[in-house]
Amino acid sequence: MAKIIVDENLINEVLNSRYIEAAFPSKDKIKALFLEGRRLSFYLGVDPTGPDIHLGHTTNLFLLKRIAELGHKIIILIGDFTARIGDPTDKESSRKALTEKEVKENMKTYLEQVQKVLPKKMFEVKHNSAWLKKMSFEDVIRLASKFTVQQMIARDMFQERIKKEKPIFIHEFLYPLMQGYDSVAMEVDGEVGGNDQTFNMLVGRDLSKEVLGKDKVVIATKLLEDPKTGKKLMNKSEGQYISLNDAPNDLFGKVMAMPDQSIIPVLSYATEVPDSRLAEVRKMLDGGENPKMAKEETAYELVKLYYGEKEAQKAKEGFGKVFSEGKTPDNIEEFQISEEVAPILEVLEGSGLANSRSEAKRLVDQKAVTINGEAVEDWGHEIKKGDILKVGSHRFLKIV
RNA sequence: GGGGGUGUGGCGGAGUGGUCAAUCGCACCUGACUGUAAAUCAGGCGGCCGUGUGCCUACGUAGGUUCGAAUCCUACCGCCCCCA
Repeated sequence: MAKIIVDENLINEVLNSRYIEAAFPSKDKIKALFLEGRRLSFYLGVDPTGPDIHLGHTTNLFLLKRIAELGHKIIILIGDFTARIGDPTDKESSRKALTEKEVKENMKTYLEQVQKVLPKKMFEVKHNSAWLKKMSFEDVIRLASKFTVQQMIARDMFQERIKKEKPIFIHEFLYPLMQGYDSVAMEVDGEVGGNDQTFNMLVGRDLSKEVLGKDKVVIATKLLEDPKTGKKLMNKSEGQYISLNDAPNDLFGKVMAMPDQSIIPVLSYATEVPDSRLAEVRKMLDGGENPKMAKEETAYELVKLYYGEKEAQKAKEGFGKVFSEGKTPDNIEEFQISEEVAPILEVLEGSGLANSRSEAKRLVDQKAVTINGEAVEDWGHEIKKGDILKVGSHRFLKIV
């Protein structure tokens, strides 16, 4: 078993890391806990509501990694039960509940993705269905009796909904209770989660105190937000996010496509570049340097982190080729046609580049479709094997 | 239980008998511009047909009135507010 590190400097380093937004009850109290020299357990809950872990999740993973390096135990809790209910956090309308099957499918790739940041031996996995599924109605009532409706509706987003006369369902009140009960069931010493989870995490803290007499600590991490608009950069329910599963080129491209001002948050909270380097980049941007280079560095870092240096280099070169020089990338997706030639509209629709025939026609009309660099002028155009099809600025398809 | 509202495209939100595939905003797509962007400007944004005063499907669900319904009526379903 790993040795518990009680070196005050190292502990301070973890607690003062840039990933942390807030700590409860306080950083000092948490520090004291670390200094006790006991092997503590910290957990991160992830709800498998989609197939991907995105950049917003990794802030937590980076922090957990550091806690693990101090010798403590990390639990990744898969919210296979809670995912089926739907967390109301930050939503103006309630999230759709998932079926058991959907949850299972989403779970599959989750751990693989977690391991890209947190080495396998550093954490163990639990599923909250293990205890939540077994609870009786009586158990649930008892749990519910520990909190008041006022406590629940005090949350911002519930207030929003009340103001807008939008429904709040009872099961949405139950969500924080379930999540809170996870802390009790696992008897953990601490929880790490995004700042938007603070309320839920604190419910767990109250429950731990009441049921176990244990003072569970909570560390809330920074969220990836656009500093200008305050909007979340990763939005799973809207399908806009950068996944750890994105291919190197996509990963690189998606970072490059982000608004300039959001690059510092991403570099800060979604990578492990040293603070000193971060400060340098910040300074350069303030000095009026082209943000493109900061973006490139960020994109490069991310690809390097998940696919290694070689892929990062390749992605960078590919990007430069396609966008700066307007050339065709090296490895593009292929689309098979059965004859030697095929109508362009069929290929567009069949490959998914267009969602319908009408959309395909529109794209042609808008001069968005190019074959080997030549704009397609009419709907009846045929494409042959070996041709390179391009739609918009960056979607390519090789016909085979 | 009673009363009053409300249900529209991915979201927000207009429209209260024809001119509505449905104003507008967001999101999204395309083009121009550029440093990859963002911002800005222009266009698009249900489906189908080489395209027209075109056809089909759609304004919670099911019926009805009407030459004609997102709009009126009836029932049902959901949600919100007030009273009890």
